[in-house]
Amino acid sequence: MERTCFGVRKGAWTEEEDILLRKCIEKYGEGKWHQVPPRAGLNRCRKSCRLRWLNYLRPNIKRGGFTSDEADLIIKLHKLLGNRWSLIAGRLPERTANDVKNYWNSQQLQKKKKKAEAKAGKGCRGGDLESKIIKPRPRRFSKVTNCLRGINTNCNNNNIIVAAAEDHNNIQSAGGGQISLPTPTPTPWPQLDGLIIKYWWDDKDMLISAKEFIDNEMITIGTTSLWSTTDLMIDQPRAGPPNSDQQGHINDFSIDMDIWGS
DNA sequence: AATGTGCCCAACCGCGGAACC
DNA sequence: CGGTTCCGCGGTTGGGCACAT
Repeated sequence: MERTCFGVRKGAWTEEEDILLRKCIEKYGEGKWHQVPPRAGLNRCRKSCRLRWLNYLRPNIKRGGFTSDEADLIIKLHKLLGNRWSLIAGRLPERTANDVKNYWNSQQLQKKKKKAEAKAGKGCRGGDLESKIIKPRPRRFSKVTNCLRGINTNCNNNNIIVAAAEDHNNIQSAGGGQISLPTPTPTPWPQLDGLIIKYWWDDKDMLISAKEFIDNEMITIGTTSLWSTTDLMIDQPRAGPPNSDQQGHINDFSIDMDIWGS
């Protein structure tokens, strides 16, 4: 299974390699992955080293099967975040994105099989249009984002919010600020290549489940939150136009989702 | 015991974005 | 400001193990 490409080893890691990598990370810390192979004396590319550390060698990685609680959380988070495995894994202590992804894929495979079997049993109806949910994609913030720099902002945990509710006009930040969501698209949903396009904010079930999820499990305003400020945040009204109004309502928000569907 | 099948999971690959020059 | 490098992510692949035949 061992392979080499231009002198760089590929394939399964040996115990000796693990030891070298672990020692290197312990000595120099995580990051600067391009420096890791020479420092550790490993004949591996930086990507391979990084992956090995993140998915296997890193301390406090929980191995073995997922509990039902974890599985539930994954399902809920996936409904909200889509295939953002790193974000999902961030909410599951001691689990890696790769683990979550593998778990999800295997579950989906099993579901598909069961569905196919059920369909084969009942007989295929055929001709149904497949629904395609367009889910938001998280957006990363650069270091120049005001909220991260602390310039003209009051960003703190009290301002954390999730923009999801049944009523588009009834969304408020924890600080009382008003938030505007995209105007609901008119029904019937548009079609593209025979697929019905559903926007996530049009999907009442999704919004309700998102709201329940937020109400019941996800958000703790003020103290510890499963959401971090870098994942989800509201920029407080900035000094002056164009994004603030007289009442201090929030009408410009940064959120870790590109809800406008890029 | 040998072979086939399915599943799990570690690892690779390609891409996009941020950082740097 | 454009090009290059680096990092991190999601999708995919394939080896290996367990179980069935």
